[in-house]
Amino acid sequence: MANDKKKMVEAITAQEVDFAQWYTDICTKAELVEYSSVKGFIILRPYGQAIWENIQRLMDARFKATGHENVAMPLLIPESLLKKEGELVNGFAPEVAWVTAGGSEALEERMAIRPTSETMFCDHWSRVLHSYRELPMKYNQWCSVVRWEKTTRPFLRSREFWWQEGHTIHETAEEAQAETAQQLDCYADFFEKELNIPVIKGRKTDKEKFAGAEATYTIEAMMKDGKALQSGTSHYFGDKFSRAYDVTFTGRDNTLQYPFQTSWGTSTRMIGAIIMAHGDDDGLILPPAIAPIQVVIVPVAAHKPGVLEKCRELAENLGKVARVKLDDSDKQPGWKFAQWEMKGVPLRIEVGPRDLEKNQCVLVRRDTREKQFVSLDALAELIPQQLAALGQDLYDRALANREARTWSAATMDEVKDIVSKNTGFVKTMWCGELACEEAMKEQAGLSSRCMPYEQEHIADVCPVCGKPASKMVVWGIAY
RNA sequence: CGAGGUGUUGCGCAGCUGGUAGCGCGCGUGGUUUGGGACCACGAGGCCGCAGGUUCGAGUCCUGUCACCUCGACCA
Repeated sequence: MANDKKKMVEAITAQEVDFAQWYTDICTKAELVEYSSVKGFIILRPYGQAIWENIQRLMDARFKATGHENVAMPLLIPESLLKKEGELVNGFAPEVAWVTAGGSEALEERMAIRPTSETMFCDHWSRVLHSYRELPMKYNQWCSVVRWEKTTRPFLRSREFWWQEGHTIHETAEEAQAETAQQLDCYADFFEKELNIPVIKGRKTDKEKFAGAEATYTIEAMMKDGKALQSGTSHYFGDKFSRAYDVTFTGRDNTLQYPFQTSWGTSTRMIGAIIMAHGDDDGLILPPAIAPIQVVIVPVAAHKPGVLEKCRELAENLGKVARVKLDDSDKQPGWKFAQWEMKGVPLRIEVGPRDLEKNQCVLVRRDTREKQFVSLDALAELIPQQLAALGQDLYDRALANREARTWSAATMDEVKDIVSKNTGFVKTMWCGELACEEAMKEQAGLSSRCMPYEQEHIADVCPVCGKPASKMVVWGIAY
């Protein structure tokens, strides 16, 4: 037994030994990704892709429920088009990948591989939009984009990543601002309900906002190690891009007007959030809503009469209430237990000869490893309940971790004292000056995560400069 | 882009002062097993990162180069 335990522990690096190594172990050993031959480009393996598809399916339904339509935009952006909006170009210039040749001929104008698609949407709208009657236009696309990052990690920061980017234009600023807020709420709700991850909603400081945006809103999640992960963003552009790209429409008063624009995005980084918010030393723990397999059935002594037959019958019946897989491979049961735990399957059912006699099975939760004997007749009712309970517990534990790792500080000494002992969120007041934000980075190693919607009054002054401050900022170490 | 490190079979590694490329895991076949990562037997798998050089002979020595990893600066 001691030997077995050792083997299992060795399979993945323990979180406390090396969290970063633990993370990459999960990515590869749970068969989510494989590294490709190009740095920063990853292969989403079937299991990782299945998770992504579940996320896509659920999010897409939410987008459509609020009147958004999917489109597909081109991969390449001519340099001249990209350059029309100065801030965007400056923001993305260092990390754009360029196509400079077609076949054997050099291109007259080089083409950017899209790092984001605001320019393509604007270019399109400049031609198709005519009247206020056509507004709003609420579009979304699922695609991949390329940003030439220097340091890369699977899901968290890769040079190519898969995402959705919503882009909308509206007749009025108020309408566009409401859209920005609605989509941030959509993300936050998705994280809490489907991914079981609590998030802090807030506004980015000017330093952290999207290049070219008037305002950027974010959901920030905390990982098990106390670091922050920016998990989704929603931007309000005003009419800045409309003017740069000459997107116009005839208004109700028969004058030419510029529409107000938003964009919002979430990416495969969400899978990184799932790994680091819920996983443990035995592997992944997947939120039931997006788990490709919600219940795995493992036969014990599968060669004994009736065992496999009963498992097949269960798999078929339970398939009506959950995503079920029967593992009838010829591996040892113990190997299967460990393997499916590594892959984060929320519930496991064990069926052996002894169970058949009593018309029961063993039901095991991935998160607590709690085993219970359950009547086979009760399973169809019990499984949805157990999945829901597990999801709620994942959320509660993630929230408890965040609360245990969140501190308030009124002075720089307090901030420094906190970060010298812990990793987590630190809440302080902030005067709004860039210099103070930079000082927080230099002196305490913290970047501003956001100015939360839910503000608190911690002190009267900025801890850095001592000037009056009315805004509260959440600071942290970001992935 | 700075500082350090590593490239040997799918993975993890050993290979000394140059002399027939090895081990563990995994993989294939057959058998015995099966309630927490089983065992036996046989077997397949290598341009020793790449390019030059020294040498009768290079995984090993020299030069160059590329890639990757860790830590910083930059970023969804």
